[in-house]
Amino acid sequence: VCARGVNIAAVAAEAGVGVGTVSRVINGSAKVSPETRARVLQVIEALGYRPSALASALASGAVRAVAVLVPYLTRPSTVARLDGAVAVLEAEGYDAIVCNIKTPAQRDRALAAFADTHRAAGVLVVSIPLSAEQIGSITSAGLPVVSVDADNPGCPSLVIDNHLGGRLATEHLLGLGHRRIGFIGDAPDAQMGFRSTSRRLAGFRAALRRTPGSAGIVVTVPHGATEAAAAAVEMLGGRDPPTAIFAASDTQAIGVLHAAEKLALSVPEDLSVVGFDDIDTAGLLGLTTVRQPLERSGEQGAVHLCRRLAGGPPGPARQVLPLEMVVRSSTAPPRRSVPPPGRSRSSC
Amino acid sequence: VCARGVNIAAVAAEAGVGVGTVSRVINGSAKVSPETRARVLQVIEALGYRPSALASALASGAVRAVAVLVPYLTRPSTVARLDGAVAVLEAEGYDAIVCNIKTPAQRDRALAAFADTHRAAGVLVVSIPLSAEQIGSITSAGLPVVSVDADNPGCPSLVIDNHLGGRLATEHLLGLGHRRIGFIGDAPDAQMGFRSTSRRLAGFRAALRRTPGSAGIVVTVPHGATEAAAAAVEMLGGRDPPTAIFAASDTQAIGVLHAAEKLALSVPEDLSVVGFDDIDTAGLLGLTTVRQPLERSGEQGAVHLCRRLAGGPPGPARQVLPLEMVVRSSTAPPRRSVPPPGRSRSSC
DNA sequence: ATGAAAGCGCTAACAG
DNA sequence: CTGTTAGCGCTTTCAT
Repeated sequence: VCARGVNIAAVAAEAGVGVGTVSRVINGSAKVSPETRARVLQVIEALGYRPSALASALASGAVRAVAVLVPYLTRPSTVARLDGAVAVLEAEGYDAIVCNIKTPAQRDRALAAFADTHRAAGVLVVSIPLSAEQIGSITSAGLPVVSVDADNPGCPSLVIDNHLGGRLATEHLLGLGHRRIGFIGDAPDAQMGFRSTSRRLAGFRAALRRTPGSAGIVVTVPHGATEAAAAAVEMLGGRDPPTAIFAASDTQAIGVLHAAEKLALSVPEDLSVVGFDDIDTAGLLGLTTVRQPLERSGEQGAVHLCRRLAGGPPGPARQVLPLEMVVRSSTAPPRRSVPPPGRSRSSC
Repeated sequence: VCARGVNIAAVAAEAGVGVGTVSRVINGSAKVSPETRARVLQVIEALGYRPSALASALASGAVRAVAVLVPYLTRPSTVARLDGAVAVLEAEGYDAIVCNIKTPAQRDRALAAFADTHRAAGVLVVSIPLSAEQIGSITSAGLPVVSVDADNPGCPSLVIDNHLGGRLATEHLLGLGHRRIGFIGDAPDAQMGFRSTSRRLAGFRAALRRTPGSAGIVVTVPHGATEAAAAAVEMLGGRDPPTAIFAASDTQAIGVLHAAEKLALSVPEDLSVVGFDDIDTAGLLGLTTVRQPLERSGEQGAVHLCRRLAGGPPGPARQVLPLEMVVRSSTAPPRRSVPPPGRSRSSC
């Protein structure tokens, strides 16, 4: 069955009806008699006819595609979000045009590319900070925008409370009795302006501030397990090293775990480690972490966008997704320290 | 600057020229006088005009989008390939429509969706086995197809020699002196028909067959580090356990590494582990593995497809990408065994 | 070099 | 219910 050159006119002619009727059959318009519909359907089948999504989109002004902008496609957290978004978009009948954004130039190009070119009906922004002007450049072209994991002005945003997350992790460690705690996070990046690390760090500091006698050691490095491992080695090799390290992402926490192994420090006995995200491998490694709903954030963002595309109500401008402290086996009370309040503990 | 309602006609009118001329300017047609071009360009700028990719595609019959079909989007190897493909497609000016294929139903739906609907100019199939009929359903609609990591009939395919890969890993282990070697790979899947594991297993067996006194213990489980870890625990807990395990993917090797840790077996002293792929974390973990060019396979596949889309020559129907044994710290001679030929070794 | 006009394949409004 | 017709916004001959 070859469908080359088979268009709606050919179907109409073959079925002995008008193109309008064929169009109605395709789009499930109710105003078609059952028998006509049956005949048209049969001809469509016989000719192997497939409507051109392009022509349909042009004529109706409704493109069934959505642009998904993600930073650093290969990061586990990004992939999880993308996975969720793509699944929903597929279910809703939208093509997902994914753009991997690694530089401001790519970001700006993508933004410009989708404003007004009729390639996508809407834009889902994942983890990319954008200014009101940038969002505006899209929305003013008539495309709805929804942001996930970024608190962007001018569009609905699904976010988490990073400050709270930083506090949760730190309080868990403080609760176990740790008083010298390291923080390893992403180096502030002037390029794209990611802000998650700094907020988690603020939460970390806030928690320490409330706990007399506690101290933090902060290091920020470029993202990556290897980089984090190097930072941890340095931190743990210094004098008066921390008894616990909070890493701003699981990827970095994995680096810390690896550093500990290299230094022959056992986790959690000699060093407690807390991560952030709860990516798949965190469970396998027994990593204690602050879980955020990664896949679900992508799903929800896509759902939100689809709803707007379908002409639904705007929905909440800002939605905060829940965080959950997941305690596994990478954290424990420090070897020698004040026992955690509420538990008795003999000295060793 | 709002571009709503600004179409090529508006630009033409404002510039006092015909739409044809504007079109020529946009597409860089040489047949436009410099001054006319300048004026048109200026009006375009002033009006904030952006050509509709949709209309352009419909009129010219050339869509600037490519469908990328990937299985299990979240797997590291898939993501690496996707990353490479998306980068090339972006550079070549194509939108990447990514479809995550997890079931035969999704696969078939995607295949049908892109055949003839004018949504994509071509299809890049990543790691998905397809029949000649399935490939044909796309190509007969006029869309070129290129496969990556799948030896699909009827379209150019970029593959690796999985049998060789299995042999390389096994021979490395045999060379170190191992004689009882475990194999942990994906359970044969009737659903999608992936074949990599079985070929690697065949290579494994071939290598053992050639080595008198060697024996293999084969287990296949559903894909995943956790599943592989469980399989490894069982395998190592049995009587006469292997001194080395070859996992059919790094993800599974990581599971084995974890199992070893749980069982208090040190790697590589008590157990050698070899993986396959060389994903990012393999390096961090010091995993010995068979490296295949993941990102590059995606790149090359996209390049190949773009070339065909640009009307270039068909290129080779089948291209075998190189494999490389990457020896790190997860493999060593077994504790008690015949010393590897060629090296002398005192007993311990 | 440039304007005019005929589509690309479909949708939607309008008669009947 | 259904045929007809006018576009959607752009590309592309074909004259000029």
